[in-house]
Amino acid sequence: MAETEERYEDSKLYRIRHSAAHIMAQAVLEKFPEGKVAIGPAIEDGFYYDFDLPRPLSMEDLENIEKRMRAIIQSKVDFVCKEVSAEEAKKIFHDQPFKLELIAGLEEGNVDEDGNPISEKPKITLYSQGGFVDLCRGPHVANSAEINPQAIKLLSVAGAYWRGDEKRPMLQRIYGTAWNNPEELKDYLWRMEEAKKRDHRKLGQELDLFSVVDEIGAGLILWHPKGGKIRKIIENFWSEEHEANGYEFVYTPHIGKSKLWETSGHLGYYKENMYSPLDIEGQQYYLKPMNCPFHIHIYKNSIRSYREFPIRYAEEGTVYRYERSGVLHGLMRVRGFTQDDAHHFCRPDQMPDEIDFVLNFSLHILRSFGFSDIQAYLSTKPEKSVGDAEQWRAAEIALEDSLKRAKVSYKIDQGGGAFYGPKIDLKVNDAIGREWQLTTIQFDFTLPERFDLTFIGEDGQPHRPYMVHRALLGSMERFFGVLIEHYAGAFPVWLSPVQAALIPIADRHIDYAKQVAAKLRQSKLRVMVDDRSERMNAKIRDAQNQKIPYMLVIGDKEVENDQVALRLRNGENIGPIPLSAFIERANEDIQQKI
RNA sequence: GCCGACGUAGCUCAAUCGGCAGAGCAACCGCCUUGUAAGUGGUAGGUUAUGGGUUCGAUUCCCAUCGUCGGCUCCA
Repeated sequence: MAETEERYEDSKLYRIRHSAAHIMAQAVLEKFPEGKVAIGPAIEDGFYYDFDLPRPLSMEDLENIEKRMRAIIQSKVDFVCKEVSAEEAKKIFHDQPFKLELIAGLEEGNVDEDGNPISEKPKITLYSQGGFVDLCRGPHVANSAEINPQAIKLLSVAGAYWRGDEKRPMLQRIYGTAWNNPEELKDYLWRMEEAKKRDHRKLGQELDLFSVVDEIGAGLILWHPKGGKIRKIIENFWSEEHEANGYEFVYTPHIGKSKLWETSGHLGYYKENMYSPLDIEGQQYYLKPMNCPFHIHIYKNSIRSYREFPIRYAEEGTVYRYERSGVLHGLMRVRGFTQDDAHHFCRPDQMPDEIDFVLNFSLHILRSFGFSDIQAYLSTKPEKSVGDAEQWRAAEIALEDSLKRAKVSYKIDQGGGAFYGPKIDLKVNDAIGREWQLTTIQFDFTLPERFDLTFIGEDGQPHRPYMVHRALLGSMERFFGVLIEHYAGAFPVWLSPVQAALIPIADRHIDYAKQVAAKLRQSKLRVMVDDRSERMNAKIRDAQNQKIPYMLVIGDKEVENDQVALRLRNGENIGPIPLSAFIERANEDIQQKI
């Protein structure tokens, strides 16, 4: 981000949105005088306001509120700021319990009016417009005339806990958006539409990639043949790259005895995410939520020498985690998924090199899948953690140095580490600018201790190895979801489940089409012959909707000249070319991963 | 899990006030033999998510369960 760029909080748009939130609160309170208001900030792309109201709001309510907002805006009301004492504020908000709680917080000087912790004791300021007064730090527009009434829109109403705490009351949150002018609003709504179009759940159905069905269970994914083909391609690429980079492949079971999870600490720290145990001959077995304990036991199975290091065990390990029903989301958040997991073991002094390696390897793989915009996050020691502070600091420095060497832009997530060690997360920006977390590289100070891992050093004495967990794509499910949305289903040729559709114009061209298909398959291309008794136009339409990269139309001319007429999925009609020319072109695209 | 909206054919969606459950696409059987985004006729397809209740009668009203969606929370 360029330093010269204006901070969002200082922008006019921020003031417009924040002011729109207040105007919305005014409109809502006019409709529900007994309603209680909570907080209403500007957020990315819009604003919201939380209310405690006597009944649930409907879409019609939203339309009415929006209409009233426009009227208020057009009445050109001033936004007036006034500083008051806590006592005055309490008097004004005597019937607004949420505001009173915020005032109490301000008095104590530890949270601002949005409930966020702050260091300096703030002044209490009020902003009023029309008849509506709100506890607010501002800033706002000076007059509602600065807001374009045709550039606001209320979007949705949803539940939200007071102060984000699930033990506190559930409020109704109205989301809205506001822009400088109607064109910007239109543009924003178009972007929303675009995001909807590339929703992986919708495309998963339309392209026949995967499904989730009631009868099997929520958050459990069925990979259909086309989705499976893509996964297989990803896995093959993944395997080759790992093999070429010193990883060894391991396979481990899906369940393990309770003792294992006690030793690993999962039953202590992670139990709420694990499924109930299975009883087998009086022993309790748990479905694995992680692969680490298994990889560790492979390490432990023999005495290790420092000469073996670094050891890199990789596995496409399928794990099961209990996720609350409300958080499940397509492929992005599921209950059973396959991590592209790996564990690295090495001497402490090898760790910087090992981090360099895994970071660069990760960046290389992500870029291979077309993600060029990558942002790293370094998460440091949280309050609750194991290992001494010095150890943490050293590891954090090692990670940060590695980020610098890799020349990847990074941010620090203070206190965001796991309890067992600091980590680097890699997030990618997709084609429409949304950020997705994929890679996680995590130090572990606890498992080598818990499992008493050792290696024999040069001095002939046992030492404790360092251990790093790493999931590169994250999980196959999530990664697939991100790929679908990134490419809007139009996968690059090397990943496309069907790379070319052969389209014979009339039945008499089918034989030739099948011969061509056989030749293409020999060249390792994935093709299908559309031999339905349909018009060519319908076949093109279907291939186009399936986002197949190449369409090869075959009619009398092509049969006669031993050619194929190439059409691309972007609509471009290349026309007749020799089959060899097409194979060359396809292989080149595959090579370039486009 | 919580708040709200939902759940009808493989898919996308209709069905007035509680009164015979319907269309397009897809599938199947034909006809057409096609030159760059939907040719055409027909056939079949349903325990209206599941279980209970109210009612002469329930897709419709009520309750529970499961699931989906938008959020919240969570995300070792």
